Amino acid sequence: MTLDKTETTRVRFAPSPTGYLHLGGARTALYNWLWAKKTGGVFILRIEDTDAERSTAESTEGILHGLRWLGLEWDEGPFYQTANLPKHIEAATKLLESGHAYRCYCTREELDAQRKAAEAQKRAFIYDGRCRKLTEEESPAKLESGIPYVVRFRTPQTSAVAFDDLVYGRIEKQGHDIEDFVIVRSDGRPLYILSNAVDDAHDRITHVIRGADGIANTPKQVLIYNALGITPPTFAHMPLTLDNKKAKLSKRSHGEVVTVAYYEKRGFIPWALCNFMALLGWSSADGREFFTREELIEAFDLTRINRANSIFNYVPGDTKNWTDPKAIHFNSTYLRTIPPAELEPYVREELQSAGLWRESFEGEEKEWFLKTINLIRTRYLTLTDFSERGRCYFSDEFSFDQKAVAKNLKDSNLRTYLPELSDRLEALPDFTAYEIEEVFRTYSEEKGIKAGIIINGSRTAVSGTSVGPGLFEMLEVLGKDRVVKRLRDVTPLIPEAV
RNA sequence: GUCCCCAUCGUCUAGCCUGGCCUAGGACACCGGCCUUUCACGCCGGCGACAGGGGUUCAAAUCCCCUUGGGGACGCCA
Repeated sequence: MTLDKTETTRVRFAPSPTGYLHLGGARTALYNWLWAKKTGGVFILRIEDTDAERSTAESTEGILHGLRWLGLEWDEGPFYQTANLPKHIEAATKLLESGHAYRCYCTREELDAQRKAAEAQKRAFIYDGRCRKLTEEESPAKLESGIPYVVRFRTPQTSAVAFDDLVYGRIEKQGHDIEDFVIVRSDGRPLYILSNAVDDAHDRITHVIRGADGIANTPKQVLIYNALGITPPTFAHMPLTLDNKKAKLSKRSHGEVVTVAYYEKRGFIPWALCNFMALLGWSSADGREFFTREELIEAFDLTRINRANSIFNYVPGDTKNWTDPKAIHFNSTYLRTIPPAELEPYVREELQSAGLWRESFEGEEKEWFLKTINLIRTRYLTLTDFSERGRCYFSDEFSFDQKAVAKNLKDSNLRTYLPELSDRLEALPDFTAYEIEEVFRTYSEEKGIKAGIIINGSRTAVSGTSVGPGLFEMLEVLGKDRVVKRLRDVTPLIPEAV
């Protein structure tokens, strides 16, 4: 099989369904997707489920869900690697027949002992290839006797293998540094190293874009391609993302903060996460950081991928920066800058799950709804803020922050001011920010008090907090009825004069 | 231990290939200030890095070597 230069680009994301979709995997998927889109190619999803012991259907579901949530739709698949088993076996047989592979009868026990011995001597363990030396009589005899065997690749010892990586450049490895690796287990099931290469060839993959931990496998796979008479794909390894202690990211040691599902749960806009991940190991030529999908596809380039590993700056226990602060920055920026119409579906979903959604927000109150989310979003970080910090806009059942009450409602005169303001506001023909401000300014002048007293008091009375949008716009959005009621109902929280 | 890879502010990075425009630029975070009824936003300013040592050169963040540090791989896992 030769690679026609005019053939369209074909890339794949090939996760093993043995856990959740994590940030590292998602970023790999994103880079593949970007490259496919950029080149007008095809993005394939392949589930590498050959590890029967650890693969689960739940995991597959989670991966598919995560990719869809991120908006990284695949063009072909999902293909399941186990479905290609016959092809993998066929390839192994071919390698055996052509002499590129041989049967090895060494037992696990023997190999474990050798490995231990090597370790004890602080020596690298490389299988010594003793079975490749089996004589022509010995081998068939062993085969006859039914002794279990694995199939090993016969690595050329005297030559080197090299490949030109799109990000790391030329990587060369000496044959004698590569052991005769196993390609088929003793139970006849082929191993990843073989299956993966065979599938990539079968799917006509042109570019293998994967984590740098795959570099060590690449020379072995190149050997397999060559032995099978297949032109290897082009490789592009991307640097790994480590934690702030420079350890590999894993669900086990970092918990759900490294899973894509967690960002969905915590109120991320999917594209904000994609945009953040894209910048972990890649930068645009012009230094820009915010991109729409189309812009990122346009700007993306495999050759601008960085070679150094990057660190996911997550500090356990930090409640404000519960994930990398830059990721939060991306999310909050998107939250307050995308067109309200684009934001609306996300907010709707958030309010629905919080039980705050009303159908009228999409009907007669639509205009009000968009105006409201547009007003409050500038200080929100995630979508969950709409249902938590924004609760007072969508429900009359909101709680009072004790600090805010103590600070803004401590003046006992407010027991008089607030109801009086309420009366004046109720009499307003047009409940607009401008008219409302007039009421407040006039009132403070009449009483000879600082406007801040009634402004801050009112803020806490209607929202329960000491922070939020400009008061007058806020009251306008809240509407006359609610404002009038809340200003009166808050009286019990204000201390009586002594 | 062996092999492979990497090394610029706390973090993400630009610059490195094709040495001089780099008293090293941007972003996040942090700290000041302005704006202001609060909190944000916004704007202005500050803090802050070429791992170390040798070369090569008129000139090195950029090229070469060594050291150190870090990561990855070393499975009948993927």
